[in-house]
Amino acid sequence: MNLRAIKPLNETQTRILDAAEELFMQHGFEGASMRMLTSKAGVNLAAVNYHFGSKDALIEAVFRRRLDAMNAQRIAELERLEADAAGHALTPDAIIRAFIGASLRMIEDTRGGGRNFTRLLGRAYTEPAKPIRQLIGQMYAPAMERFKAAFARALPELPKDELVWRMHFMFGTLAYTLAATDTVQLIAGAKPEDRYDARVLQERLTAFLSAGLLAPLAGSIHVKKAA
Amino acid sequence: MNLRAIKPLNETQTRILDAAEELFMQHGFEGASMRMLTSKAGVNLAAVNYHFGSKDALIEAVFRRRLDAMNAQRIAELERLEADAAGHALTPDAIIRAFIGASLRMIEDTRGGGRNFTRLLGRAYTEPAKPIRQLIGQMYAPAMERFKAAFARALPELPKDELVWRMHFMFGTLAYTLAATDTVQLIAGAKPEDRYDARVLQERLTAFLSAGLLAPLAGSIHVKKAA
DNA sequence: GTATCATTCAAACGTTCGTTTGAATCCCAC
DNA sequence: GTGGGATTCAAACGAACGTTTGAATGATAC
Repeated sequence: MNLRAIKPLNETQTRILDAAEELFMQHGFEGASMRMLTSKAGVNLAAVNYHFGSKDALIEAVFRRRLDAMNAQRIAELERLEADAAGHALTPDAIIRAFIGASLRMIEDTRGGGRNFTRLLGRAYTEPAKPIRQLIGQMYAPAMERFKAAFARALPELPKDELVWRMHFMFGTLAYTLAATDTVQLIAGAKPEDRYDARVLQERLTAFLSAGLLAPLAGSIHVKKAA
Repeated sequence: MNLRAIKPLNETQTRILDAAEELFMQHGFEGASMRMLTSKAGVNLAAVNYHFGSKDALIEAVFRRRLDAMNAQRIAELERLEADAAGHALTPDAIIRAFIGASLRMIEDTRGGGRNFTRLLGRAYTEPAKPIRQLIGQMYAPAMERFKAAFARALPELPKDELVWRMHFMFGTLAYTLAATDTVQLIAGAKPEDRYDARVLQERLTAFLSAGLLAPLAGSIHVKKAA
C-alpha cells in the first residue's frame, strides 16, 4: 500500500484546488476561509474536509499538485543538458535557464491556475507557518541538490560557501519576481504590458542572475572586467 | 494640528510594539492574535485598542516606528556620497552599499528589535493584504525615486526599463535574504555562524548585486567577459 | 427494485477572533 | 487631600473560524 499514492482527482477536488490556489494567492492561507473557498468553488462547505481531511491538508495538496512535477521538470531539463554536453562542463547560463524555465513556463499558463500557483509559490518561501516552509523545503530538496552540484561543476573556482550564498540570492530574486509581479510595484515605471511576457522576463532574469553568479569574489584578487 | 504628528511613546506602547514586531515576524499578521500579543507584552488585552485604535493601526505603527527613519538614512547616505563626489558620477557599487547598508545595520541590532523588524519587513513585500503592501509602498516611494535617479546617472547606457527591472531584482534579493535568514534553508550547507555577520553579508550581496546591475544586455552585442 | 457505497447537503458544534464596555485604579496639578 | 483626566482591568460582545454530524441524494452492481 503506497502512501502518497497519486489518486486521480474528481471534478469536485479539482474545483476546490483551483479555488484554493487563487484565494490563497489573493488573501494568504489564513486570510482565505473555508467559506470563501468552497463558495468560490461552488461546492458544499464540508467538501474540503471530506475530500482532503482538513484545511492544512488542502494547503499541502495545492502545492503537491504542481510543485513535484515542476521540480521533476527542472531535473529532467538539467539531465538533458548534461547528456547533450557529453562530459563537457555546462555554462552557468544554461543551468540558470533550466532552473527558472519551469517557473516562467508556468507563469504563462493563464487558463489553468499556473500563474496563480507561481505567485502563490513565490510567497510561500517567506511564509511564517513552519509546516508550510518545511513542506516546500522538502519538495525542493532533490532539485536543489542536483543544481548545486551542477553549479559547482560549472564554477569550479568558486568556493562552496560562496556558491551556496549566491544560489540563495538567485532563489530570492526568482521568488520575489514571481510573487511580486503585478502586485507590488515599489519601483514606478515598469511597463505592465511586458510583465508577463515570459520570454522577455527569462532573458532579463538570466542576464542578471548569470552576472551575479559569475561576480568576482569580494576581497579577493579582482578578475579583469570588460572596460 | 498635524496629523501623523509623532507623539513620544510611553512604556506600554513600546512594549506592545516590541512584542508585535516579534510575533508578527514569527506567526504573520493574522497568525499573531491580540491575546498572544498583549500577554507577551505583559499588558491588558484592551491596551492595543486603547493606545493604537485597532490591530490594523498597530501593524501600521510597527512599520512606521522604524521604516521612515530607515529610508531617511538611505537618502542621507546617498546625498552624502553625492556631495563627496562633487559632480562626478557615483559607482553602482557605492549606491548599492548605501541602499542595503541601512538594512544590514539593523539586522545586527539583536538587543533592540531591529533584527525582528528586518525579517518582518522582508516578508511584508509579498504580504497578501493590500493595505499593508500599499503602506510599505508609500513609505518606500521617496527613497525609491532618489535611488532610481542615482542609478540612472551611474548607468547612463542602461535603458530605463531595464534599470527598473534590475532594481526590482535587486530589491527581491535583499528582501528574500532578510526574510529567509535562518528560517528557510532551501540550500543545505550554509554555515549558520556567518548568517548574521552583516559585514560578510554586505560584501556578498554587493558583489552579487553589482555584477547583476552591470550585466551585459541580453540580446545585444555581448561585452567581452574575462576568460 | 434493492442493497451498498460514495458523495452532497444544511445545520450545528465549540473555539477563537478583534473589539467594546464600564468600573477600578493610577497619577499629578491644585 | 481632593478632583479629574489618563490608563488599566476583568468581563463580555457578536462575528467568523475550522470542523463535525446525520440525514438526503447519487451512482453502481446484482
